[in-house]
Amino acid sequence: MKHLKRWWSAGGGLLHLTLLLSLAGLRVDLDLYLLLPPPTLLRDELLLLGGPASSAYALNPFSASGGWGRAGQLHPKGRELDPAAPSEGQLLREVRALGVPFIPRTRVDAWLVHSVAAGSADEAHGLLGAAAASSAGGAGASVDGGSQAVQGGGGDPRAARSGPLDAEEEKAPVEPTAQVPDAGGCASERHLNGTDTSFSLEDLFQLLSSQPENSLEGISLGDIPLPGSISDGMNSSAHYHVNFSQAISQDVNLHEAILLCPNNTFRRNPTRTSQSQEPFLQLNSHTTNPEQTLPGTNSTGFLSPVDNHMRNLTSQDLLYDLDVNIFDEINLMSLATEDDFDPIDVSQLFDEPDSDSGLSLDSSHNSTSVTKSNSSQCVCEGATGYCTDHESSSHHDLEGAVGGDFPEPSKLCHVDQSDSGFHGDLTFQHVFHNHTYHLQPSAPESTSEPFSWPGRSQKIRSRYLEDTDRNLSRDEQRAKALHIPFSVDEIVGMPVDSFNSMLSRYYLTDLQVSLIRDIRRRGKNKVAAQNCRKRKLDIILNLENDVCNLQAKKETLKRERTQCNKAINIMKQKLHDLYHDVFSRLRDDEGRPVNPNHYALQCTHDGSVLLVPKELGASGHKKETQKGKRK
DNA sequence: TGATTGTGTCATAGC
DNA sequence: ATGCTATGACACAAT
Repeated sequence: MKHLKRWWSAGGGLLHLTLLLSLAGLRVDLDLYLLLPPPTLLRDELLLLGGPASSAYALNPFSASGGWGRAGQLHPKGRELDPAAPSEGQLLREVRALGVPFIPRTRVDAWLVHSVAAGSADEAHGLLGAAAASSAGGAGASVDGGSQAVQGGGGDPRAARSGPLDAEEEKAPVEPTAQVPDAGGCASERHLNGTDTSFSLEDLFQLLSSQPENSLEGISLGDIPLPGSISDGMNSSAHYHVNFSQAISQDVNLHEAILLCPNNTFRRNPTRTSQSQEPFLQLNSHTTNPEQTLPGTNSTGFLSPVDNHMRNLTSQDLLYDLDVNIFDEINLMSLATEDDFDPIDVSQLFDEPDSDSGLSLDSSHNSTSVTKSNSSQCVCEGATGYCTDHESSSHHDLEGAVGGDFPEPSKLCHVDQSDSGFHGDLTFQHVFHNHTYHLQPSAPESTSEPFSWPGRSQKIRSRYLEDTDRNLSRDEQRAKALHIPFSVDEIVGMPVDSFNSMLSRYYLTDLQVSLIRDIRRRGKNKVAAQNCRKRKLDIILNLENDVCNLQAKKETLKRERTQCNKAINIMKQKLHDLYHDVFSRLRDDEGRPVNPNHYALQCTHDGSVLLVPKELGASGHKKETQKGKRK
């Protein structure tokens, strides 16, 4: 593993992409491992590795000898390669030893190429062309577009960046091919004539046939109509007319993109934040006329492919841009299926260098959001999980964190010891999706804008920024001002143990710690107050409900009392009637009616009824003698 | 313009 | 001792 370790120590990285593609009703999982060359290597010298579950295959039409160069080699552009760089064969062997069954040499485009091959021949052809065209700058998914692509203009941004040799390519008439023109130089002419393209694609399908373990799950090679001559197919213009967004199923999802980088060599120049959008834009725009673009900026606000800065990009820069473009293409194509979706506006929105939580599709951490924030400190790509260096990784790790300078950035990276055999100095970039804090209040947004917001997008931008500022709470603003590297939600929501460990793990000033604790206290108290009010409201509502119930019960009781009183009155009336009826029938010894005013009826314990004179009755004496006088 | 309402915050008590 | 929760009180903005 010494070569791989050296590779890592030299600044190389490993990009792991897990892609879920749906093609012609078949779902394909792609695990791609992309060796990121050290900065000393050039951008077209990439290696795409197919993982154990991978379906990525070799496609490196640009260099028959392949690889990223040899030690001590002089690049065609005259740039001396890193003499310490291991050879391709050495790396391949060592990566194989890690359990990767097949290690093809390819460009990043290969994954697209292969994903098409898993579908059908037509789709494959179309997508090969489209993929190549889009990867080449996406200016055209047609032959013309392909020509434009290789000729510069809206073509391959990498080619546009690659220097004088590419300028010659722009002038030279070339045959449209499915392959991306090699920005590296001499290899460009080789693949542009199509022969190398043929070789590479055939090689791809040979690999498909010869590597059953690399077959797509559930897809036999027999299901894949392999053209007799891919190169012929690729030279056919018909294959370039396939709409890329149609060829690829719309539910192409990016599950995961993890960038493993050993050091800070992937630091992204904040002044070039918009460059990463270039291929995406070109995918959506066929405008290739350089005159339509401002210096460094095209009509839609993106840098022109002929931007001189791009010519100076390192391989890391290019790789970063390329991967961002892949993700953006995938996600934005998916978004494009929705109504009223304007990919240009969205891309511009994503390109907002000071993008903030206002853009977050779901700041509650929707893992599928495509929020993209190009802060000057960090390139956090939301679901794409992009990170270019340790510094940015710190912000990655600290989802929604306020960009700031931290003296111990290495502390801010989570280390995943289980991810690879290179864990010694690899950092695993956890991806979060809340981008609450990216803006630095001291940095005016206008000063960090590399492009303008033309027309309708200007309105979107204004509305977006307005919402963003308005949505910042006071604590969020305070945290932003102090560059607190955590979001308020994180500070408030995490358990106390995690909170304390977090405070101990990161270098924070007393002021920051104090503010963080205040934020946590206020946040928790805020929630408590909300709960308290809700509870109080519930109590009030319950009391009101009780009052209603009691009032109803009271009414019921009143009704019952009224009914009882009525019954009592009836009973009284009946008793009165009976009383008078009894007296009307009573006779004294002389046969005269008994005067009820002088006598009263009295019941005894044994049930007998006595006629008692009222004066005697009042004294309690019973007039037993009257007993016999009853009738 | 004042009353009402909702919300955030602080202080404090209790667990 | 510390942290969390509950709650009264106050301030402030919106309605």
